[in-house]
Amino acid sequence: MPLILENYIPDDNSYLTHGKCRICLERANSINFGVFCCKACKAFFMRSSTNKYKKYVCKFNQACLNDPEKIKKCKFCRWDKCLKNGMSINEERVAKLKNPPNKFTQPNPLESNQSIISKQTDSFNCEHYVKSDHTRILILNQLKEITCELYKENTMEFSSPVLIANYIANSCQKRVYNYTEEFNQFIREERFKVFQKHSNSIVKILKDLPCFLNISKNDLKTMISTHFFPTLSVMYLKFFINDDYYFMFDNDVQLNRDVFAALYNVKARDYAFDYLFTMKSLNMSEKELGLLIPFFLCLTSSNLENGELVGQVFHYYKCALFHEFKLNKRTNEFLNKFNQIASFGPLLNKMLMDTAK
Amino acid sequence: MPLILENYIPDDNSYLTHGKCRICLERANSINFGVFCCKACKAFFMRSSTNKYKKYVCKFNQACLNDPEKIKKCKFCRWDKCLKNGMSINEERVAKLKNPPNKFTQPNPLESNQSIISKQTDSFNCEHYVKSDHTRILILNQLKEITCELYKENTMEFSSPVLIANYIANSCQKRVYNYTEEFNQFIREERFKVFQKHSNSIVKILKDLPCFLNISKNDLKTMISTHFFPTLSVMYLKFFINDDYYFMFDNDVQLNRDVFAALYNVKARDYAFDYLFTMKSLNMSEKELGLLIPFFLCLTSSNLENGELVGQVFHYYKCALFHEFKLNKRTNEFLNKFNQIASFGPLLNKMLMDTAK
DNA sequence: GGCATAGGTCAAAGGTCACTGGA
DNA sequence: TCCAGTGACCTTTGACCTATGCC
Repeated sequence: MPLILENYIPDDNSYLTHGKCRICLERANSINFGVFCCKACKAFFMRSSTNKYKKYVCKFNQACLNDPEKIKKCKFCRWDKCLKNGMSINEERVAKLKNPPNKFTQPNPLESNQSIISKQTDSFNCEHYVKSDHTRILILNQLKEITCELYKENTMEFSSPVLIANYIANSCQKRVYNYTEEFNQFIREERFKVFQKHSNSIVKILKDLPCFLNISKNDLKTMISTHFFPTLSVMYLKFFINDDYYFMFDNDVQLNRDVFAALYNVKARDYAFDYLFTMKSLNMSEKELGLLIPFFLCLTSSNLENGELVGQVFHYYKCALFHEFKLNKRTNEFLNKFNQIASFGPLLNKMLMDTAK
Repeated sequence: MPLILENYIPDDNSYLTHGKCRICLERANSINFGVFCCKACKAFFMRSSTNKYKKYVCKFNQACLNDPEKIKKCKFCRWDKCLKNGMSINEERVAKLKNPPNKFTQPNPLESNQSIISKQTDSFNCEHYVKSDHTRILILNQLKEITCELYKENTMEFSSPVLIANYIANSCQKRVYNYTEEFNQFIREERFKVFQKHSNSIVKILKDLPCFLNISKNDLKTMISTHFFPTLSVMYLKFFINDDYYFMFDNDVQLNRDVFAALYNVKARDYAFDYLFTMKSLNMSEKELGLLIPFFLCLTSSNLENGELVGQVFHYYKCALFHEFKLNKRTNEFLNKFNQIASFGPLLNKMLMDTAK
């Protein structure tokens, strides 16, 4: 029974945006003075920039800065937050989000043997263009920060389950189950719940991620389906410990190698666990993991209504991700492994869909 | 002797406003928290909205609500009336009255054959934009209510004359007069009185109608002159019964077909009576009739100092009128007839001015 | 020439304070 | 006499508009 993942993707009516305003956390309008923010904060920054800001005083010892309730009430802290987020009126006209410099269409690992990254043209050389433009760095940094925040926000609830997973992993007690019809039914239902939860998380993340505004609902569904397992792996990676999986369906049932095989089959399980093992071995930071979500999602899916648009978004998040790789001094070996899992992700996804019981 | 209608328009010094405050009936200042109201009521509502209102108590069993004398004395009822009129502090920033969505200049039936309504772009489709914005609906409903109240107020005095008119109409006694020089003089003087009365009514209505604040006095005079007969027809429409006119100059003299012809000429009379007949046959509600007053007045006149402003006001009242048409499920046949009289109104006005004796 | 961002405009939101009227 | 409440006046806000300049 191949899984139809679309069933798990909520038909959410609220449309996707430029994300939250970096200043006041309301809906962002576009990039203004180099920062994702709303019209109101843009207007405030413009008004203030003509020396007006010099008169601003905070009555609360600059405590409003981190209080979303107060940030718009206190001009001093609002101005301060604008500056801290990198807003600047003296810059040249800043980067736009559309139209990456070279016509770019993302490689399609389902249809060709093309590598996701080609070291000469893409990976570290991505930086050649990033470096040339200071304002683009600013944008990339924002993409990174926003994405990381969202990743943390949406995996926060795992912090205590992960602790338990670690505890079980260290106790070295292997759990063996009796695969009765009833048990199989139970683990399938639990899997269903996880899928629902994950698709909800992805939609929630996309709602606040910049650049996804203009991608049609249908394309988003396709993208989420095509890269469902890879993104799920990223979100749940911390449960993969010592070459086994310690996600608990409930207090007793652990989604370990055997249970996974029962849900799919042995061969698919092995591929999936290899995939997880490789991803885990890359030892990525939370920033890198967060960026993997939009990166994976924008890897071409077949049958997109507007593939070029998705390709552009892919370009931006790829730049952000590779910029981060560069900062973290990732080696060629790392990049090769990364290339493997990026290429294999959609294939694995298809395999798991087809073999799911 | 062509009539110079401007002579009948009083040179009233009091300027035109946003109308009456919906709460205390004093002069409204602007739209505040979604409602046409005065500064005082705006300030009261703002002060109260921070939980203060919870302490308000009415000593008179909430009887102050409908008493303009008491409404400002009783905080409970004042707050209550604010809420009942739709004031809200939690709304998004509400609709402004200026700047209709599409650059809009009203058609000029005097200078072109352009239709007042074009079914595709204007009429019912006007609703497409109204529908999209909840706060605009609120404003439109207020425009409708205010206009209807003013229409009723200013035609109230006709209630007993209309009863008499109906009585005469049903008695089927045709009145024939002897057109002596003395009689002709009499009916002209009576007409003069009616014109004065009507121009007074129009000025009184405009004083309380929202949106007419910024239109210059000269433009208002031009607008009133250009659409004097059409607006007069709307105000006196109830005297048109069974294809004749039953307005009584005094107890004896009825402004019937013959008298009308004596005041102008037979051809002009026929056009005027056709116009009245068509208008009557539309069987419009008082709300629709009331909205016709500002709608007609804002149809372009020539030589306006600020035609664009008048165009914007026209846009708002057109939206209100057509929203009402939509609610009343008006047919295409209705709209075609309506289009006829709207287009013909200014021409008829000119004809009657020129042929008046 | 299409389109995203910069910058201008102004009606409405919200703050301030001398005054007022009831306790 | 006092003080919460009032409303005239003022500043700030932000929605909408046009202009600009990069692809």
